[in-house]
Amino acid sequence: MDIRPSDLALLVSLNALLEENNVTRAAARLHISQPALSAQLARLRDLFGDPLLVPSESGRGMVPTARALALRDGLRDSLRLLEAAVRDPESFDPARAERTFMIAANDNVVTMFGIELVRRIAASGGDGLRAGFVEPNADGIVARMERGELDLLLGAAQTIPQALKAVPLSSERYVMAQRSGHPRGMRAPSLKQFCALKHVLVSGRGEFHSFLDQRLKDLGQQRQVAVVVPHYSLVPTILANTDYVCTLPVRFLQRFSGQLDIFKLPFDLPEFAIAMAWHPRSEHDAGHRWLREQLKSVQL
DNA sequence: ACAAGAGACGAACTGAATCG
DNA sequence: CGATTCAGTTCGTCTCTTGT
Repeated sequence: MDIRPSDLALLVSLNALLEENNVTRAAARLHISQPALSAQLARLRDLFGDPLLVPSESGRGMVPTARALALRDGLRDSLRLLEAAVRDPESFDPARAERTFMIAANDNVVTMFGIELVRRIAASGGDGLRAGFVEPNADGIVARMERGELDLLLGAAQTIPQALKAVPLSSERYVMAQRSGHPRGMRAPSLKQFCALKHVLVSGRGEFHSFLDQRLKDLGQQRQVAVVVPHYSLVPTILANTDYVCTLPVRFLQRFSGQLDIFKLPFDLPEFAIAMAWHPRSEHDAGHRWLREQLKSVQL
């Protein structure tokens, strides 16, 4: 048999009939007249090819047929699921929700915000919430969000596509880092010294040029990028094993204060914001709002 | 190409009456 | 007493047309 959308109302009526075993009481419960429910019962009988409810021998109410009894529990459970699916879209309970949040972010940002998010998901008390982190490749990111494949982008504010909504999460200041015991000594570098050093650059695209190099070019200077790596987490190991230096957010480098020394840059570099961005389609989604609230409230 | 509005038609509702 | 039938009314859906 085929269930048309309009038959869903009939199934709600059948559920009430099977719970009441009485057309009059079921009609009152459904806020329709008894004749209207009687007509619905006739349509249900036609739909299922079964009387479903027959008058009881006592003359009091109706009794379900075997077919109706077989339908009863599954129908009730299915309608409860439907009700839960459409109930109060404003609320999101992380302890009960079944949802996977997909977030695009580099490993530094995952460390800054993602770890705390994972901690909160683990503490939510439920088993249905999951988080997935993927590379923040900006290509096609809006389309992936439109398709529902990606929930959130975390990254430098200036790299966020115009089509997305965004709010800043933190402000980052850049410093230079070198290994402890670096032969260069412990004095902050001059601009000339800075440019003479060999640099490690983090670039997910494998580019040997960043906004910092553009800034140096504006100053009539140039540095030597010797190594490009795709992840921040590789940088401390490379610095520890070479005399290379790296210019990264101070918040990241301070985590390695035991093995790295950090210095003020010999030129002005504007602070930049890490922002979270999402597609407008997710703006009013309760689960998405919960996700954004968690990230916004992370204390750095 | 898609969305919105108008008119026609049929399904489903109601109250009243009837049946078992 | 409770289910069903009947006649009139209301509501929803479908199709076509128009506008963006």
